Formats: sequence, C-alpha cells, structure tokens
Amino acid sequence: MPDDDRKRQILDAALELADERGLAAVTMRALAQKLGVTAMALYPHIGDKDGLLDGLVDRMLAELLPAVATHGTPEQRLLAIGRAARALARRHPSAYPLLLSRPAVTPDAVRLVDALYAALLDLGVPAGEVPRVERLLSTFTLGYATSEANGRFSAGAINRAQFPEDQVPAHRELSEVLERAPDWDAEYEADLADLMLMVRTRWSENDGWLKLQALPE
Amino acid sequence: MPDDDRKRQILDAALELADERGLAAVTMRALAQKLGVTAMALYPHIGDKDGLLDGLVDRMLAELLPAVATHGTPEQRLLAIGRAARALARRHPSAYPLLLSRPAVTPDAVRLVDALYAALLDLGVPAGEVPRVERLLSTFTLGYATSEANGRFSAGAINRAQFPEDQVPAHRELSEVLERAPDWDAEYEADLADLMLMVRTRWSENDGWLKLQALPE
DNA sequence: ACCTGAACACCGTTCAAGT
DNA sequence: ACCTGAACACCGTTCAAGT
Repeated sequence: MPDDDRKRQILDAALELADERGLAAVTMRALAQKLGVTAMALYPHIGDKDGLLDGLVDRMLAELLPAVATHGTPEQRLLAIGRAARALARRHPSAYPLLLSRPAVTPDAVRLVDALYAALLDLGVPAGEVPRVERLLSTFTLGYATSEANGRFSAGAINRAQFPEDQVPAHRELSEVLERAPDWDAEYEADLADLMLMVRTRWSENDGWLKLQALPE
Repeated sequence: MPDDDRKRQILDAALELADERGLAAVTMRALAQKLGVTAMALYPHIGDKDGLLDGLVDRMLAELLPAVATHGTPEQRLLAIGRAARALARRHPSAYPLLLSRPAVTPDAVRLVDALYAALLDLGVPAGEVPRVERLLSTFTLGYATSEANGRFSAGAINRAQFPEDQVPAHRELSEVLERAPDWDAEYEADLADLMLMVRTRWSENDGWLKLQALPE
C-alpha cells in the first residue's frame, strides 16, 4: 500500500505543525505548503479536514501503543499506560485534546482498550463493571492532560487576589496552600495512586469488610 | 451597567445558536444575524471571538451556580454539583466542552470552586490535598460529559465486529457485557459513587486501618 | 494515478464613515 | 455611544484541466 505511506507522511507533517504552531495552524493550505504541494493534493490521501483530524488521533494512539506491556502486575500495566498517556500529551499538547473529542475506531485503539480491559479483569473487577471503569480511568487521563495543555489549571492565581475574601471562605482557609505552585508531575502520580486505591478497595481487597453505602439523593 | 445587559443578551443568543446548530455554527456573522444586527456591532460588547467563547463559559458557570447548597452533608453537596454539571452538559452539549479548554476566572467560577473546597475540607481531606482532589473531581466531571457529547463512548460497537477476535482477548471475554447498551445515567451515578468512596476511604474513615501502598515504578 | 489553478462560499477582523 | 458597509487576508472545498 504505497498510499498508506503517503498518508503517514502527511499525518507526521500535520502533527509536527500542530506541535510547533498549534492546532489552529494546521490548515490544509499550510500543511500542503510544508509538504511542497497544493492543498488539493492532500484530499485523495486523507479525505477531508475531518479525516485529517481523525488521522491525527490514530497517529497519536499508535505512538501510545508501545506502552502496552504483558509483563508485570495488572496495576503496573495500568500505571504504565496512564503515565505514557501523559507523556504523549507533553509531546503533543495541541493535538492531544482531539483524543477526548473524537471517537477512536482503529485497530490500535481497540488494542489499547483491550489491554486496559485485561488489566482490570486481572485486578478482580467484575466483567459487568470493566467497561465502565475503563471509561472512568481513560476519561480522567484524557481530561487531565487536556486541562493542563489548555491552561485550565493555571487560572486560579490570577483571580484570587482581586476577590473579596469573605465571599470565598474556603479559599481563605486554604490561602497558604494556594500560594504554593503545584508540582504537576507529582499531582498526576498522586491522582493515579488514588484511582488505583479506589479500584483496589472497591473490588480487589474487600474481604467483606467494605460495604458500599447507598448514595444520598 | 446597560452594556452588561446587552452582553448577556448576546451570550444568550450565542448559547441558543450552539444548542440548536452546534458550536461551529456560532460565527460572528450568524450570531449578528440572529440579533438583527451587523457582525461588527458585536465587538464593543464581547471583545473578539475568543472573548465570546470565554463569555459562554461564564454564562454556563452562572447556570451551574444555583446547584451550590449550604445545607446537607458535604457528600450531598459534592454530589449535587456533580449531578448539576451533567445536567448542564445535557442542556448545552456543544458548548459544554469549552469548560475543559478555557480557564474560568470569573467571580462565579471562584464561588463554585470555593463550594467544592469547602465540602472537601468538611469531608476531612487535608488542606494540602484539597486543590488536587478538586481538580481530580472536576476534571472527571468535565471530561465525562465532553466524551458523551462528542460521541467518544459510542464508538466501540461500530468497530468490534470487524476485528479478529483472537487479537483482543479481553473483548472476547467481555463480549456479553459489551453487547448491552450502557445506561449512561446509571453509569455516571456509579462513577460518582466510586469517587466518593475513594475520598471517604482515603481520608474520612481511615482510622489507621488503611495504608496507602507505594506505587510500583 | 496524481497534481494544479482558478473559483466559490464562507471566516474573523480593520477601518473609515455614518447617526 | 452605537452601528454600518466595504475591504482584507484568510478558510475548506469543488471542479475542470493538465501530465
């Protein structure tokens, strides 16, 4: 398939363009120019603009797939994928949010989800709950890196000062903590640890001592 | 401030346009036409296109703010906000993803975060961990509704069939479960319950019986 | 089979001009 | 103070034409 090589070449260039100048800079015209060709020459290979963005999702998932391991404990395997997902987001901050907004239906995507399913099953999560827990974990992972990439987490400091303190009592109580600049690497690790704890206490190690309470209405 | 009324009017129309025809249909020209005015007439009120989108974020947060309650247990208060966030996403599926990609710095945004901080403090989460846990919970909530709105969760069924089963063993093992169409309302409730359990077991009710294990490298 | 060039129907935004 | 109309520099995409 010589056309697939050309498609890969185009997607590589598109991802590079997104990394260097942002997702908004990935236009058919700019991408074509980068490849020394006309915008219209891209269409036979990638479909339309939407197809190009779907291609970027596939391209990133392919980059994530090597993080799938067969050795190690199920917990280690989940963590490896979680960490690799954030490393991917660091390499491609502009393109990464596409993963949250576009369904991935390629073989690579299914393989990745299959690895997560397998690890959750090995951890003792009942079959009926596995897809839900996979969605919970992947949603958090994709959402976290997207928030980081878009600066959603860095907004607090700007605005805290210009606000009447008596209207935000909890902010006042946390003022010392909020002064400190967070270590995002450490925070992500702590989040993964909490989520692993959740899975473990909920299903793996509950020798009858844990009763899940009904939620209040 | 008569100009603030006009701004609110413009934002209401923009949100309506997004609800009816998608976020891509919210162009300066289309919005102006809906208001019976020229595109250029919008600029003094909302800044530029970016200011318009920031305004939509504020508009949605204002709609979410009434979910903040002072009565009830801290857990009930967290759940009320989590449920209201998803109800908001149902009303505004196209605009909702903006919450994940744009920092919110309005007074309403700070008030909302303050309510979450207060509930977590009341639950017994140590001050040093409160901002992190708030980010974990809000990231999940925003990411989940964004995934739902964009159809990320509905992709599996399409592709499962056309895949060689021996390459995805966990999918095969889960085939019965994966046949069933998920109840998204129930799934979201179960996710909230698991996250509440995580917070409770991690901090509120750990009378020394829970030792957080170090994560494997 | 693969690429080009001109054209079409859109964008956001600037700017001078109107009232 | 608020709005308009024309214009500019862009978009994605169609289509006939080239080789």
